[in-house]
Amino acid sequence: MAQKAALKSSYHHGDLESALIEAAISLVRKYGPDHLSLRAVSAEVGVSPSASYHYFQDKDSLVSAVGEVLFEQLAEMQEQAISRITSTGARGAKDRFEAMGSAYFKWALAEPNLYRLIFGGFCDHHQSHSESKAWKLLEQGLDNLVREGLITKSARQGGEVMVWSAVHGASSLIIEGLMPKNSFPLVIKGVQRSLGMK
Amino acid sequence: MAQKAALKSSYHHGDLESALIEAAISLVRKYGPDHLSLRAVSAEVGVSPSASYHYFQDKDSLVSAVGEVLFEQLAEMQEQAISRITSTGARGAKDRFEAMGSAYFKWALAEPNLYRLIFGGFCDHHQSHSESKAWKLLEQGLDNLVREGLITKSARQGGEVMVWSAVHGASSLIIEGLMPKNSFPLVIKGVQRSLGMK
DNA sequence: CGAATATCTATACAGTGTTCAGATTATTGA
DNA sequence: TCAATAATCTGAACACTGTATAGATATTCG
Repeated sequence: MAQKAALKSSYHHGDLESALIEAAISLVRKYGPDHLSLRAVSAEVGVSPSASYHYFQDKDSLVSAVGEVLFEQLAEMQEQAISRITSTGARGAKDRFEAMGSAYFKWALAEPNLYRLIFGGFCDHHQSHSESKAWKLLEQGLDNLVREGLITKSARQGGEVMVWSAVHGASSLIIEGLMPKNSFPLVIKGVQRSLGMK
Repeated sequence: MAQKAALKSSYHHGDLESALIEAAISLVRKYGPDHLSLRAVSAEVGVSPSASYHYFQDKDSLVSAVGEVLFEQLAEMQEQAISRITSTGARGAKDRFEAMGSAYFKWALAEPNLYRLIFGGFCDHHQSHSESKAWKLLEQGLDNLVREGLITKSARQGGEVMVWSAVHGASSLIIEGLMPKNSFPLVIKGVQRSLGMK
């Protein structure tokens, strides 16, 4: 039960903070992280431009909040993709690992402007990398590969760094038109080779 | 001899187009690709804000021109780094290949804002990827590895995609604070393993 | 109920991208 | 050589931006 979501009592909004974030996401999706206007966000929510300053210090601060939300959403998308895999054992570990990468890539291609907001220097990720959900998913994905004997412990060393770099790099370059779209499978193969994966 | 660079005859500038690009680069370096103002660029050059519209359709068009110049500069930086390697044979091929990646990474860390401009969706790369200097450097770097017997022809297949993805991804993630700076060597090792490099 | 507080509006200001009419300089051709 | 033409840049204007401040309105709590 939405405890205070849609009060809409005209003057007081109810949950303006997240309404602003949601509106910002929708505008960034359409027009890109540059070309985002605080006034347009306020108008979308139906509130005065200065209202946002009760929740965010400035525009950049709102954008950073949006970035945090989106970064989390991306990881959740990966988590869902992983949970849809039904295979077990070694096959399961491999399928889940691939699903995690594919979900990342698909999300990036489907939402290039949101992806740019997260990774284009628009927001401060004041959370340490190892605390992020994305990183933890990667860790346990690699751990599963080791547990199932698909990669060795020594090949696993620093695997997070290699895997994320390759997948993020390919996504980014493809989004910007610097690499053909169909090159993603090649990157996956390369990652597997770099892990010595069976 | 600068044939028409510094005429500076007060009213007519001489080479306003590249002066605007140069000023834009300097401002982006300081304040980032967002937070770039056409008026500030004009002021830096000492010209009226509307003057730029004789050379660029709009602000985004100037930014795209800047992106092209910077993308080329990055590749030239790599070329210089490669040309400074003096070793020969297999050792030379390997050293040059590493130098190419290191130069890319170092430039990215030294100029994060310029790097963001190139790869953050601010400019259209209307040049096909395979025509870019960066891509050609990569091609011949990989060809050299094959020629010197350091990697096989089959491992070389699609190597450009894997290498660029990994190096760009690591650079980008490190710039945005999502990965520790010292993880770049790990990525290099991973790339070498993915190529089956000796 | 009334006072204190949280939330939002109205207004204002400097700065932005962009347009367009006109001023200034360079170039051309008779 | 010198007008006519073209290229280049300015000035003023427009709607829009982020942001600060003062005040209006609603909520909460004694």
